Amino acid sequence: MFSLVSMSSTDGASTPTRDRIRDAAVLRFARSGFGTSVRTIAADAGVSPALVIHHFGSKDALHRECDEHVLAGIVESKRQNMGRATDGQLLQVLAESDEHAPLLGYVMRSLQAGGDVARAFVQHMVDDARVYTREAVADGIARPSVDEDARARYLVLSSLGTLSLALTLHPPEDAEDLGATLRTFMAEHYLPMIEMFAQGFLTSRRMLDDYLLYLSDPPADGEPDDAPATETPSEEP
Amino acid sequence: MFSLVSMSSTDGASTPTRDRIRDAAVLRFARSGFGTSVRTIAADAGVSPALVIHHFGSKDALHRECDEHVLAGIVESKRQNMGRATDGQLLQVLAESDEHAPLLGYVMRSLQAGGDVARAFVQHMVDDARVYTREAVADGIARPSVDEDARARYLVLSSLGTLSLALTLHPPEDAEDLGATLRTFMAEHYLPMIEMFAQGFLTSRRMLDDYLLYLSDPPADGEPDDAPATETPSEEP
DNA sequence: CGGGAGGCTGAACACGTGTTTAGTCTGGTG
DNA sequence: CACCAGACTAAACACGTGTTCAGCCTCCCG
Repeated sequence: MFSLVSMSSTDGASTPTRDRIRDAAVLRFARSGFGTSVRTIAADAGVSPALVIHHFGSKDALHRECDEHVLAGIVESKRQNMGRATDGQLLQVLAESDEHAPLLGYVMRSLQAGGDVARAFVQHMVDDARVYTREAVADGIARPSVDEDARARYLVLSSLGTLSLALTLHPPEDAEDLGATLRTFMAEHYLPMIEMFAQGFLTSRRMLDDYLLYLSDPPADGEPDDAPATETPSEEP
Repeated sequence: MFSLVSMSSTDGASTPTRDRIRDAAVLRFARSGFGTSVRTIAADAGVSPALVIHHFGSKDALHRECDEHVLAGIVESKRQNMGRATDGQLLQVLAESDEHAPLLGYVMRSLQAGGDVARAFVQHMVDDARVYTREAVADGIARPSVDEDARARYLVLSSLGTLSLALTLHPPEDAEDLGATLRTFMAEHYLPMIEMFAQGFLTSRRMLDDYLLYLSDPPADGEPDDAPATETPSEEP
């Protein structure tokens, strides 16, 4: 009646074949997206399509279980590499690892598709970013922010969003080698990124101060046309 | 033999019904993504599925024609609003316009799906950003960059990527009202964004200078482990 | 040894898709 | 008027999908 070993999260005990199917699914989903057919996954695992459904109940259930498995793997990786790298470098480290690269690929797919893994992964990185920025500020390396939480969110969203969009616009010919892909991306964008981090974009704080002033004042939401920035010179969307 | 009025780009003369189908398709694609079925689009246009194929040949051809139409619309919008807004504000202006909002929605979908419209749209914005940043630098408003082109690319990719990812993670309940969606996004991210623009993140230029030095030196690609940033405190991926 | 539970499969089913086909209607031209 | 090109449709087709069904084979327990 009751399963003695409550293996993973939802249900589904761990069987060699079952695990093989799940692993094949994670790999396939990462490589070809979540539109991949059950038949393809079954072929990858060397198994009949019916067996996939037999073990997981449905394709959606398989998808969910892949999500959980990948998320658990990410958490585990973070624990393993704790201290070795700080967040940003985390991606590099994971991408180079043969074991964990597929997980990262899966996460990148999820970032494009949305859903719980994506949100959870981003939340993890935001939490980490909060810690790291706090330390950096305390060490005098980073400037303090008016809203540290918002900044942590923005930093993560901006980094991952830039990467995701760049990958979508120019998909690497070898999607397997995430490490190489990341290096290519960095080769093109590291300079402007670090430039922005080191010296910003504007020469004066005026726009920032104006906005802070605007925030402290009653924004008076009666008028529809009360945009805070009228003379912005640049491209924040 | 020859069509006297070479209407649009590829072929396909302009017929009321044809245009209605195309417009319905653009709207549907923007609202529900490119996986939408021909039958749905046909229903939206009040027409039989067969007629859609009769006019466009195939769903892919319809998709391509929507791409061209949207891109032309964007260019036209930019021409209309020339001077009214500078790039960043462009999105706001377009999103508020009842006529052009669907086009923007379509573009956002394309940014997630990749493809030519996405690349073309980004390229347009990059070209604009180059001009605007150049002016801003000349006016002493913006700091100069070591690589202005790379910075323009990064600024656009970063802005659009952040927006796209934010929308993917937290889809607005009313996807129709792009203006409200954009305002919500800005309300959350404008502060950290402008903070970054105004004062950067780091307190010193050291990491930047180190990287510039690293760039000028022979990078010596024999060694696999030659990451430029070893003691970075933060979250560039 | 007997037998049943469960991993596993090939074939089929139900359904949604893009597309085709045959045919109807209608407006303009000889 | 005759007629024909073209807009338009209902029905069907071919196909890929997720899923189910009936049955096989094997291992384990009584």
